[in-house]
Amino acid sequence: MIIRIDLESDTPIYNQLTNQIMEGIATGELKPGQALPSVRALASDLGINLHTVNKAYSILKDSGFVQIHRQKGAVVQAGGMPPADLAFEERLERELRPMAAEAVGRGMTEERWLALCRQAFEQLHARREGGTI
Amino acid sequence: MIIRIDLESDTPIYNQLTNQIMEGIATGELKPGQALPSVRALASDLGINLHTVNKAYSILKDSGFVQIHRQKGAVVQAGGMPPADLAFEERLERELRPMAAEAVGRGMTEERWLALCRQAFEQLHARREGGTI
DNA sequence: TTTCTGTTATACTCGTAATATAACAGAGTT
DNA sequence: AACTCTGTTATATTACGAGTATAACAGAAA
Repeated sequence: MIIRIDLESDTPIYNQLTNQIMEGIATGELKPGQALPSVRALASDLGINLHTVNKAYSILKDSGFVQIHRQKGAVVQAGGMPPADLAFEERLERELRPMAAEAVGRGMTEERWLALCRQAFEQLHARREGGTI
Repeated sequence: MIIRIDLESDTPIYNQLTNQIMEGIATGELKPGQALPSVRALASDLGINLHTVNKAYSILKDSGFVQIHRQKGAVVQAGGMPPADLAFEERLERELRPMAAEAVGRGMTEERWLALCRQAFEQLHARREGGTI
């Protein structure tokens, strides 16, 4: 799996990392049980600091997307992804609201809005079967 | 229009402000041509600093949602909301992707995902006709 | 013992958020 | 002309988070 870090972006590096790894899990590029690179390896590979990678891994661990085996490293949660519970739906709702507001303000039609939402969802299902991390 | 600032939130105050004003415009609570409170008045009303409000207004101005009349204050853009152009759709897409990824990762169905997206959009249309700011 | 793993601690730089004053320029009112 | 409102600009300060840099620790495997 190819990970790209944009140092010019205003979204923090550790967020870019967690997002891309979550995407990898969602698309199936990262299989359950698969081991992620060690914090030191990935950090030196991306040219960033060990702690930045560690922060991303910790978030993924707290979110239930990976398990941490002390010496085997971080592995993708095998069997039992964290469910989309009420708390998650509420967070989703809270994040969607301002986006929808701006879309309405700009006169976007509901059809177009839903088309973009559907596209974002289906693109993850689409690109199944990938390479190695 | 009632504006609520959460000082505990991790989203900056000026972002909370711009979001809520955009929502007000989207719902129609804030009518085109309507004047917003002066930066000083709103700041003292919310118990925050003048510059924080000013930053929010500047973002709204740069986004094309309000016009600034030097002494009349900031007024909601009358006639000609900024269109949902390609740049906006790309930004929307970029923001939707990580949210969709987490939803897929958590096993949310596409139906549920779209239902939440539709709900976020329609809630803005729903609460039309409001009070004064 | 050596080497890998995550983990923890400390310290530093840098940029942004937020605040606090202060002053300026333009337009309206008195 | 004086006053008062508006946004705007400038400067300084505090606080916090992001990111980096070292260093060290504990457990497991070779």
